[in-house]
Amino acid sequence: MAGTRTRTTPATEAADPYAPCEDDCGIRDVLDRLGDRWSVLLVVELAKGTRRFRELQHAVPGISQRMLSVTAKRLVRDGLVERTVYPTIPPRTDYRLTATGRSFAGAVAALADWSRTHKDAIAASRDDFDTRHPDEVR
Amino acid sequence: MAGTRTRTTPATEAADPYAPCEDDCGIRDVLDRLGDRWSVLLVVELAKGTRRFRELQHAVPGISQRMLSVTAKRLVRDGLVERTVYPTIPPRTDYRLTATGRSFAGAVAALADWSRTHKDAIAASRDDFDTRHPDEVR
DNA sequence: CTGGATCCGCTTTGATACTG
DNA sequence: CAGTATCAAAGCGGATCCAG
Repeated sequence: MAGTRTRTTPATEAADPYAPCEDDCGIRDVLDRLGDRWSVLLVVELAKGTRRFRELQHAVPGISQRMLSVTAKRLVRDGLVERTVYPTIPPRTDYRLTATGRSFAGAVAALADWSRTHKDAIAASRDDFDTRHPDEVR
Repeated sequence: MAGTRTRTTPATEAADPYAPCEDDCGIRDVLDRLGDRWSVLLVVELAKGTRRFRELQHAVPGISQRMLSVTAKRLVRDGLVERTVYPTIPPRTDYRLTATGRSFAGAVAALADWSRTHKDAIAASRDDFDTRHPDEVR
């Protein structure tokens, strides 16, 4: 399927200039985690310290109980978050980053930094684009 | 709406102790823009050099013509990619990263690096989790 | 308090066909 | 070659109810 190498273009390039390692270099793995709406936000919040279910829900405005539950579970499965349940009454559950999770938080922080640095430029570019292409659907 | 309970809820939750800066520290901006399935892959590919429409489609296995078109246009709008059209026959269009785009590619590279370093650990964690929770739906 | 189970709508994505 | 237009499918995410 994807292995179809139909190189119809003779091109002047000698060796394969494309596909050096694996096309995506494994980025897909992170993307699947970054792709969803809440994973990163949760990790960022947990990077500040251990949190309980309720606390997380408050710290991440807009997240529903369901998505918090689902997302947290997924992070636990991936080994980024550790869950500790205290069989008390009422129940209490603590969430905290694992070593891998903290590592990930660091990597994400760099991206967040990039975001803050370029958000204005992006907004400007968009605005400019929209001004010159008012007929676009969008 | 919150059911009118026996105890009038203190509607105003007071300022929660959490919520440090802005909740997400601006990560939402990047995520909303590049959190989709293809943007990052396209940027990574373009980081290797200028590419034509066809070349991109080949370089990113699985992407449909439509998504390539849509994603590329969005990147152009955000100022991360530059598009050059040659009104020849047959037509030819070159895509290349802008300065901002290259900057972003750099940030992503760091994340990709993280991914490669921890992908095994994540896979192991998942496998382990699934083994101990075979009853889960997933 | 901490979630799991359901129902359901919206957005994203994919397949296909058509145009310049 | 380089897209655009349309339609249908899939997945994500929200609201709600219920259980431990």
